[in-house]
Amino acid sequence: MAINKRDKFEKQEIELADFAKAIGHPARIAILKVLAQKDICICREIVKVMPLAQSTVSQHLKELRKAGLITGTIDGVKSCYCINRTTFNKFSEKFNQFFNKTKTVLYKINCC
Amino acid sequence: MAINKRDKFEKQEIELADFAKAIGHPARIAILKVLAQKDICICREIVKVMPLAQSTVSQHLKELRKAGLITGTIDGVKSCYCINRTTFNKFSEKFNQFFNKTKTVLYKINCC
DNA sequence: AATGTATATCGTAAATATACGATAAATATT
DNA sequence: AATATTTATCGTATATTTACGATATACATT
Repeated sequence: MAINKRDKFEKQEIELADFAKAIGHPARIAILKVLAQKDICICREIVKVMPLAQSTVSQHLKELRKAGLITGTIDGVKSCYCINRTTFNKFSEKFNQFFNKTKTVLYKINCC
Repeated sequence: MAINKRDKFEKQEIELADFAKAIGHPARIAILKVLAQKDICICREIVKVMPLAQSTVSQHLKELRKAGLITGTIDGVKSCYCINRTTFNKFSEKFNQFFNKTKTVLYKINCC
């Protein structure tokens, strides 16, 4: 009954799944898009363009921060959030590797 | 509370988030790896190499099928599962686009 | 026909995620 | 100093996910 089997999987599988999970909610995709594409980084501005309560946005920001995808720095009363390029690049690379490896191997074997 | 705000987001955001969520569990990454890299496609074989009960594996297979990432065909008593190349390619492409777009725009602006 | 095998689904328990309002803390403005 | 603004966190309700065993169904084997 909902026992956690997390550590029965390979490190790479857990890592990839965790990253996928971090972006596995439309709000978090939307936040990343806002941070990248618009001239917005102050929390209040993010909240303004999001169809969610402030506390909920804060929670999603926390998730993204936990995954290392964004960094948050306090500037007076305001909080400034930015995409963490290093982590973002690292993980986009890992995803690419996973996709490419899967595609390459699939090209060889073919059972159904 | 826990009201569903899903339809307040853009279609592309929902689509991307759903795909991410589909691979947002180590078991599902592991299943995809098994299907791609090993000569395995029969459900029983997948269950054998997975640290989970048969019913749980079946549930994860259902999730992957729901996302369109795999197809399942019945062959006698056995069920054969395979990666759906079309969907897999389509989504790996969408992910790439998202990552690349984000990176490109990030290259231009820089606030923190 | 009886028994075994494979697998999806049901029921259910527990854990986690999602969402909100209220509040606290810290800074900014009047 | 009093008030307003910004934001993280707490408490909480509800929804969803994860996991299992039991069971049902369908085919295979004896």
